Amino acid sequence: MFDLSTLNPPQREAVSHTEGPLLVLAGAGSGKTRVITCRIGHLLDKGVPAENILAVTFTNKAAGEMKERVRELVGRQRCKGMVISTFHSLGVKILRRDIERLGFKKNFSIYTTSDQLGLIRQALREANIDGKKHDAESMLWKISGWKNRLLRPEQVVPRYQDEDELLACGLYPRYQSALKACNAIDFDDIIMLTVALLQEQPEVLDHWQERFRYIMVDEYQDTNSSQYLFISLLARKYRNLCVVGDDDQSIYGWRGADVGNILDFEKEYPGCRVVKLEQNYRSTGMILEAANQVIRNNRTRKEKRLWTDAGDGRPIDLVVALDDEEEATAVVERLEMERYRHNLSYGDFAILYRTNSQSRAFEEQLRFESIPYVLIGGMQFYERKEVKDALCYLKVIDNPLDEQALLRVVNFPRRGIGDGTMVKLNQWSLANDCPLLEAFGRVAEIDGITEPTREKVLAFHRLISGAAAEFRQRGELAGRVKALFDRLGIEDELYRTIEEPAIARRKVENVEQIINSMASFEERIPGATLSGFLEKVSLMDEDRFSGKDKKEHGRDAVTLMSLHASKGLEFPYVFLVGLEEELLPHRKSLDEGVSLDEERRLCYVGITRARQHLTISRCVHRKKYGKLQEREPSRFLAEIPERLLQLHDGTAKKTVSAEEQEKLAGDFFARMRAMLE
DNA sequence: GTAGTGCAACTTTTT
DNA sequence: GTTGCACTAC
Repeated sequence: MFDLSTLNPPQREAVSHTEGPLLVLAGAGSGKTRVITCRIGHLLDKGVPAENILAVTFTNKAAGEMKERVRELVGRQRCKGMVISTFHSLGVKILRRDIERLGFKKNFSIYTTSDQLGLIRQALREANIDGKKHDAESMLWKISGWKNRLLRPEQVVPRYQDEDELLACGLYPRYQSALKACNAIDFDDIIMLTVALLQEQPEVLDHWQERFRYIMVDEYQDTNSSQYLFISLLARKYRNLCVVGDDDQSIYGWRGADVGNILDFEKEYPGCRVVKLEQNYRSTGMILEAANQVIRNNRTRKEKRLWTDAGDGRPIDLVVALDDEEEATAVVERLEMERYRHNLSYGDFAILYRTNSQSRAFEEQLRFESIPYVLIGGMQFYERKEVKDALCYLKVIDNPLDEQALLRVVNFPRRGIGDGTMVKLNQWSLANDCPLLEAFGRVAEIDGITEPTREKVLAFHRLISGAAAEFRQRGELAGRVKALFDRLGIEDELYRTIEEPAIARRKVENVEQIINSMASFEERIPGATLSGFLEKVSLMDEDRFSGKDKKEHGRDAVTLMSLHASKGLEFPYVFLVGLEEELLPHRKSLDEGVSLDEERRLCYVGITRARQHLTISRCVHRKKYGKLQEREPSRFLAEIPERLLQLHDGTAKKTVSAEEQEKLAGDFFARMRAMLE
């Protein structure tokens, strides 16, 4: 049985109010996740079946964290059937069951940004529009914005003075039909189509309403209008909806998130219970004070003040470094020093930054010092060319209509099907309204292709359809994929085309890594399918916490991630780096002048991740596009009262003689000793 | 059809 | 400093 007495009064109220709508306004570190996990425990104790419980988060990381905490609380057995996932994973789950009602096949692909760009560029070419002036990315951005507001192509009313918008409006229907032809949907469609399905198909809606009778949404301040409607639909029948959020932590305005959703919750659900959590259990007094002082500069917000009865703690360390490399060196040094001093493990530390590109300097430094680290987000692995190419074979096999994947794979490894042939195949497939891959099989009907090329085209077609047939048979995946890759000669091709053997070796290892992660996927999920694996990859859901506990799973390592990714998490020791104008706040927000408050909230999120100690750093110079630039300290830095800060000016190192510097640089421990004094 | 060279643009943030 | 692309020469 679950013990409510360990909670404070408002937390207890939130946990025990299980029937009817509930709004929890929870400041940073006020035990928000705890409330949700305890609420789940309480629901189970009350006899609610696990499969009636749904908890939705924004990031995979947050979902994984929550799964783990629920599991710790109630045990794995009682979690069976419960759904804790991101909006997108939930959407895909719903779509996999019934998407045929919307005219897609069940084995639809999920298109990521690069696939989307490919389609847009193709549409631009087909419409004979010069791709330079109107770049595909801004088109995509506009279309994505419309989708987030649930506007279908025919519903869009463009602003007529905006040339780009007019063009994007013309492109939108073409883009949608191209997706459909590929039996593919993009990230925005996941939500948009799910909403359409729930709205248009009463039986489908009813099925999921019955399934999820108790719904919880974390970080509700970050929902955009499509996500908002998605949840509203699911909750409409039983109205057991609990949303948790904090307007000060709204950091997805750029993706169409609307803080209004949380502020208007009371209007939407009259008579709903509202609970405020203002006591902070996470951070020390000094950290909390700094956070309060920064966030109070935002004008439009619900006034609240977090408090703690924990002690003041240590002041915040402010490190000023000469450049980005020195920043990384200084941060890693201080990290090691804190670790020795307080007998901590690497897992107690996180390095947080505004842009993913900042991670690099820190990675290099950590690797140099042989300190284990995990990099969250950035998607580096699956973005690599060789990984993508190999994966695209699997995609084509899984969904033969997936043209973007087909295009990538046609001539890798080289098989003599070049641009000329592809143009002919493509034209023929358009003219005859037949899928591109089918055109390969019917190459005999197409004019203007020479006999040897025809043979190659047919061979490719046989290869793909043969593999597709093979993989339609259920059964073990990893071994068959390995055999397929061998047959394709992917490794040989890599060794042949890349001069540097070390690089080739690395790439081959990356391809092998796909097979490894597939094997462990199969191990975890009985009856795993190729679609299931590709889905996880597309949703970037690495399923970190499925089965094994933290100790077994992750080694003890420093966490590196963006501020956005860090939301909802906490660490004993936090390094918040790059506190400079044009970085945090980011240049983009300064230019556009609208979202400065959001940048400040981002800074607030960063500060409030820290439990025991916070270190902030900035540089005087920073390399940008390979050029050294001067940097101003962030305005947010000036908002933190000086009494909370302890300055460590690394630029003073300049005065140390070159010889001495050399000596110190050579001896890491000497530097550490110097610092400890 | 392929391979090599040069240029441009790029860096918010997530699914 | 990198990566993707467009163009040109085999």
